[in-house]
Amino acid sequence: MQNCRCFDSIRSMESMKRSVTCGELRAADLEKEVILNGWVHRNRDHGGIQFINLRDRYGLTQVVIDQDAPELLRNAGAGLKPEYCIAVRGRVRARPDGMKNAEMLTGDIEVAASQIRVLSTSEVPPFVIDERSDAKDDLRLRYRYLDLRSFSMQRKIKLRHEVMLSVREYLSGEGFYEIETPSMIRSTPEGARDFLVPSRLHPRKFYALPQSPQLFKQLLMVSGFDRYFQLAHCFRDEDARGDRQPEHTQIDMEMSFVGRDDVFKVIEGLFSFVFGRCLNVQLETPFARISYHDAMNRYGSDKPDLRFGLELQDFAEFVPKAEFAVFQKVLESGGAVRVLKAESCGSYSRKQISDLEETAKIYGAGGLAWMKVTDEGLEGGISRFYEGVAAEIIAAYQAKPGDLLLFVGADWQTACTALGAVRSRLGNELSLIDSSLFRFAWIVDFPLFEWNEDEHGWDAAHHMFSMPQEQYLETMESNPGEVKGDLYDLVCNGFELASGSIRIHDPELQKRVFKIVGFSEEEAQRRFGFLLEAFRYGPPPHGGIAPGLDRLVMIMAGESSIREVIAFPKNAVAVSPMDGSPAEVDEQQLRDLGLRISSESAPAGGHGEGTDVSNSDA
RNA sequence: GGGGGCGUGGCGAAGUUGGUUAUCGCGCCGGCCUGUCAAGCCGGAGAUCGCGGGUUCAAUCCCCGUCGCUCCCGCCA
Repeated sequence: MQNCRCFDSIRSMESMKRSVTCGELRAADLEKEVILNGWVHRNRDHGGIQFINLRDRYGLTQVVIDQDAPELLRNAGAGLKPEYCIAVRGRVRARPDGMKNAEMLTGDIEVAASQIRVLSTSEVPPFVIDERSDAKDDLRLRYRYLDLRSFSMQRKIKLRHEVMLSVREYLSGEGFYEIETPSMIRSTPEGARDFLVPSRLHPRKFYALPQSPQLFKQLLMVSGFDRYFQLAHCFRDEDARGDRQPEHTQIDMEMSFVGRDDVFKVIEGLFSFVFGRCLNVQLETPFARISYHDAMNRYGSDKPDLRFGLELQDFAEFVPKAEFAVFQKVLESGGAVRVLKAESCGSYSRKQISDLEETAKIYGAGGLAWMKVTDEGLEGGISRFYEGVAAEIIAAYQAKPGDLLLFVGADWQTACTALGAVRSRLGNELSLIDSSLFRFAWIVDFPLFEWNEDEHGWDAAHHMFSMPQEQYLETMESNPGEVKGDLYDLVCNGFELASGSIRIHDPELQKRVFKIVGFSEEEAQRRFGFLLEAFRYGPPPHGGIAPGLDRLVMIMAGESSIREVIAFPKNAVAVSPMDGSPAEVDEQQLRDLGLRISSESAPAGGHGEGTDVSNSDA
């Protein structure tokens, strides 16, 4: 009966249900008769004695089959392969002196097997299920259910669960209701492209999957719910990027009768609670506040990594004092020259500097100018232009021999962004980052409008329901570029963790914003007349924010991709290698929907699937 | 939409300035082994070097195309 190769050994487990998990036995449990259920992690057969590490989500327990065990049992043990799902009955005993394993929580004990039942066998898995599995992401996603068996993935999924649970606990305690909003809504003109869902009942019509519950949560404020949150799935049909998924999860929130600081206080309380509960980390509150302008100016990013300094500084005052035409022209055309002092990088080779320049160029810089600080003054790069003011420059930036000065001259935005990228790279290269830190900050005072070069008009920088700051209300039309909004981002360690705003609840002000971004009254009525209508019935002042759950958990888990904290993510091109989505559908399904695939939209290089659908229905 | 990188047994990699048995580790199979815990030792199987075309006496290597994956820029409030 214990011959695992016999089919009839795979049977009901009714008499072999676990009495303990694989993570809980300790020295205090000696002599207990236990039943374990789990997967064969490793099977070490020493000829006479066999050791089987049995794994479940709680841990590992060493099962032993002794030399003098019945032959039937020894044979069964010998046949156990990795990932077989088995049940083991046995007695807990102490490991001999010197054989204890301090690395294992259950390392003081072992279970001497008296009965083994194979619950199911396993083919040889495509990769070893182990902490240090070196399988590539593509393969891990193809067999995600196996990847998820590893302790490292189980830890991250557990952390995600605990974060979600503590978010609910905290917000509920603060008077927030969790309210679900529809997953099938009208397509509304927000930033990204919508995923569309064709309606069979209403041919030619489509639902859209929400990019966020934005309009609905504002309606809930009109309804008087006052404090709302939801762990909401959000869908965006945008081009894939490594840090992006077509669907992601937000901790979506909205509050009535609040200003910006009220929102900040709730979030600071929430994050403190979540980090304390899930990581036992105490966050310092209130979080720092940095204006968008300062963030760009000092760190070259609107989501700066504040775990290290290396701040950007201005070089404009020295430009007129030297005959370096490149920088002079930049300033004449209204641009900026920014400088970064890379301490002790004076030994960088031309190759290393040229690599840094490549980084700067990716973000639009024409080049990366440099000078080395030596005992004699400034050397190399563009230093010959600045010989006359070398001492002044060294003093102004408190540069020391061995330092490297790096410069980008361009329009302000480009200069900051490009040098900011160099800053980030140096932060990593020079190991300036303490990865155990969580450095939060609010980024505030974002511009409300952005100039769209292509369409030659103003766009809403965030979305068009965000409130302009009061001091700009008079001049909003005459100078849209100057208007700061009641917008805010929460950043942590170089990631944008949340984004939100105080909303416009005054229909007249809303109309003015629509007009500035070239959104006609008719268009507004057509696309979200329901929201505008609602605002005719006493809307409360309100505002909100939406932390990204995936990124939050990613940062807490110390990972660098949100794929690592999503149970079943898509890959970098928005495909699921496991279930094969997206995929073609049956002809009949298309017919029911009144849809036909046009051959123009068939995949390039056509393998035929796309065109088949089209032809068969033509 | 644009640019870079990668594709070699089940997995991860090495390799060839183009030369005939394609290497290593892990895994797998068989054997040995009484205390291991990434067990050890011995033996073995397993690869049309992503696919198609081209150059060449000869292509895994060079060229072109293509597919797949991946990173970055744009885009994504």
